[in-house]
Amino acid sequence: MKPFIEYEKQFKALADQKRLEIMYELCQRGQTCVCDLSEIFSLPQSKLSYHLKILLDAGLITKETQGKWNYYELNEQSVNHLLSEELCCIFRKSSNSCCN
Amino acid sequence: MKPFIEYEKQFKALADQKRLEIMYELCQRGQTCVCDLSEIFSLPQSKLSYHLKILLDAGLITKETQGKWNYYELNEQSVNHLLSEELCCIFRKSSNSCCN
DNA sequence: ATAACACATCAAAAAAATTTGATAGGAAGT
DNA sequence: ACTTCCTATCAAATTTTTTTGATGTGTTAT
Repeated sequence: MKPFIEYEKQFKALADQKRLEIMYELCQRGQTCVCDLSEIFSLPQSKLSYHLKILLDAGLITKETQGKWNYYELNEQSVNHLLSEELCCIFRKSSNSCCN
Repeated sequence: MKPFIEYEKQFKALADQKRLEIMYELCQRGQTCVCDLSEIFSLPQSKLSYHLKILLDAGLITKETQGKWNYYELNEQSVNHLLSEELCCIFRKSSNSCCN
């Protein structure tokens, strides 16, 4: 069993509307680079990087560098470990039964 | 679908080690009054009330007044709606399959 | 080599959450 | 009525988180 401090970190990462929207967007679009997200949300790049780092450090998303782009993606495993199936419509991929 | 702002509130409530411990304790003991929790955690009463209010406002726990005592209890429904079954060992009652 | 781009990181400022100690209200006991 | 107990709430101080704008690093293109 993970210690509470670890869950605290993950819930903290989810405890922000902007970050929830980022998670949602990543879930919808799959791999996405910072510049696209920056456009989608009209957020300054440094702000976006800040929020992405928090999600990354919590293990809720993953990062992959390709050339000069950094692509972020939902970490399905950790999201599914943490959140209910009822939340699948938001953050889980569509294979789940509750999303009809 | 609940708006993100509502989830933000719930995750914010869970985004604190002390409150996670309170949730855990409530799950273990069922209905518990503030004074017992205050002893268990060696927290000043006002601090405890503050944290309980946050959990209450997020709908994660419920409150029942009996005479001069206020009893708090886990709101199983909302917890189960939000969190995965894997977390059942922590915050969900033991009827779940993953807790063996 | 230089310039343009994508992004992370930094430090300072601003905003939000938490802690603390004090006060207040309602219930129970004398 | 008075006191004690249980708890909520308040305001001020502290701590943490977020925002902002600037700077730095690595990559690609010319």
